[in-house]
Amino acid sequence: MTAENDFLEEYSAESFPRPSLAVDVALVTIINKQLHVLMIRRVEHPDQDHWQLPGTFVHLAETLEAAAARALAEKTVAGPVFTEQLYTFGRLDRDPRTRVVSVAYYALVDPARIRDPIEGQLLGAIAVPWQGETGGPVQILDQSGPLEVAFDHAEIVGTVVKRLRGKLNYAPVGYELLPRRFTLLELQTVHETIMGEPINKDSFRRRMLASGELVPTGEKQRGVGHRPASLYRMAPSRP
Amino acid sequence: MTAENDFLEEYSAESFPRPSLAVDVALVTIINKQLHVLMIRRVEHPDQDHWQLPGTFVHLAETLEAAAARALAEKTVAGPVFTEQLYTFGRLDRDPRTRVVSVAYYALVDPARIRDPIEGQLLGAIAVPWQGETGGPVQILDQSGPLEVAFDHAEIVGTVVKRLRGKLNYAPVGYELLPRRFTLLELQTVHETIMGEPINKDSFRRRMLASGELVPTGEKQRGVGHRPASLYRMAPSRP
DNA sequence: GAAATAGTGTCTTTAAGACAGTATGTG
DNA sequence: CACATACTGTCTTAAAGACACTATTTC
Repeated sequence: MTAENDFLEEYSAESFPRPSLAVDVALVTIINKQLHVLMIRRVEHPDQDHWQLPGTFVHLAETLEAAAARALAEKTVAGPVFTEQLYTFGRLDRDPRTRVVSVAYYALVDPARIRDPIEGQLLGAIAVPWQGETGGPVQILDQSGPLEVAFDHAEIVGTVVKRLRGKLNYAPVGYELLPRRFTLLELQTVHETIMGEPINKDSFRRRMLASGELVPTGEKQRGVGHRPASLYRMAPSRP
Repeated sequence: MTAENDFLEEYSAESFPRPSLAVDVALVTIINKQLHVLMIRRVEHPDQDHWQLPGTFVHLAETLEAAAARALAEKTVAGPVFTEQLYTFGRLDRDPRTRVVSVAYYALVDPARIRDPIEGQLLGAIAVPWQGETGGPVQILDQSGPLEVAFDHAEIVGTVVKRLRGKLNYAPVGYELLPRRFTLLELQTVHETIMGEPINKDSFRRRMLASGELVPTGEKQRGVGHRPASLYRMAPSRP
């Protein structure tokens, strides 16, 4: 393509047929040491009664982040949520009706802040059929077994798991899934849940305390039936 | 937003005003132990005579990857290029003419495969004004100093550097910037150039050889004025 | 043989894993 | 006092860094 073509295309872009742009958001939390994700039942064709991630089209005067927040709004969470862009999915046939390119986001939240899902929503357990950071689609289960997942959303959730596992190796991701104050064992459990494998406790404690990311609050657990653990919070100013 | 609203919006989406969707591609290589990126001079307003990344609008029946390949086609490289999605940029005012959301890609290529840039193109040196994986925009320099960079493209290139530095910690990224067969020292130089700091040679050799990613070809350098180093290539089947 | 980088062997330092032993809550 | 988990200290193991020394090519 020459600069001339670029020029022509740029100025007439408004009139060319072009892809629609959407956002989909995977709201992830941990329940019973298992990753869960918020799914919504589709009431219309295609994929009627299958389950999808909350999503919406991006409006003309709206940032991607604002669209993602709007997709989550009124859904299930109270208050602000850690949200980060994941990946943009653009397969030609990912939506059979029309060409839709979707910018996927993931959001992490303490399960205590999630309201009970209403009719047509549920928190499905994420079953990861691969090890490490291999990647690929995942299964999403409710009490009765695997859900039928609409569009490419099982692949999107798989990409979330892959991303979370990658980030844990160099960034303190897990605390967004915990209350503001937490114990080292709670944080370790979050890491183990994301990684899908046990972690050496001694080494984990040393690494976390040496990282400088954790600030002791001076408080301790109460009423736990054993020696209470110290409560920590994340260091506020991280680059 | 309720499911009902989703439904209405979905089916009438074609008629609502919505963002344009583009791709921009940062073609990165290494020249004289410095990261370089292909830039193109804008011939039109806005930002006339500033420099931008090659980019194009996404056509209706075209994947994002195909659009990225099209943006690079006929530009400067011979043959296929390693290309990967980077991030999607959606600031409202990133293009002053109209709302354009851009899916950015980066491409890595051996400098020997780049033809000399024609008029209106150049390979600018990337000057990174931050350490480690801090992130942020970078400067792009030609012989006479910093270029004026159009739109948010300095931020896009900064994101490429940040991504490359992150990937080096767990993936063998650098070999795409080298010929098919290369020495350990050449690979180390690539890593040092990306990270922006020197690497311990002994440890680097041990890590690379222990990783199992490198396959000795049995060949050696020739005519180098010193003891010739063994040539390696990357292991073919990596997950 | 001089120059230059490749490659080997070994010692030191640091982080991870293993594990014993002590500490401090609840019941 | 029994139990359960928190925490501390020390030993072992593995990886990274430092460095001395030998190897192989061109000129």
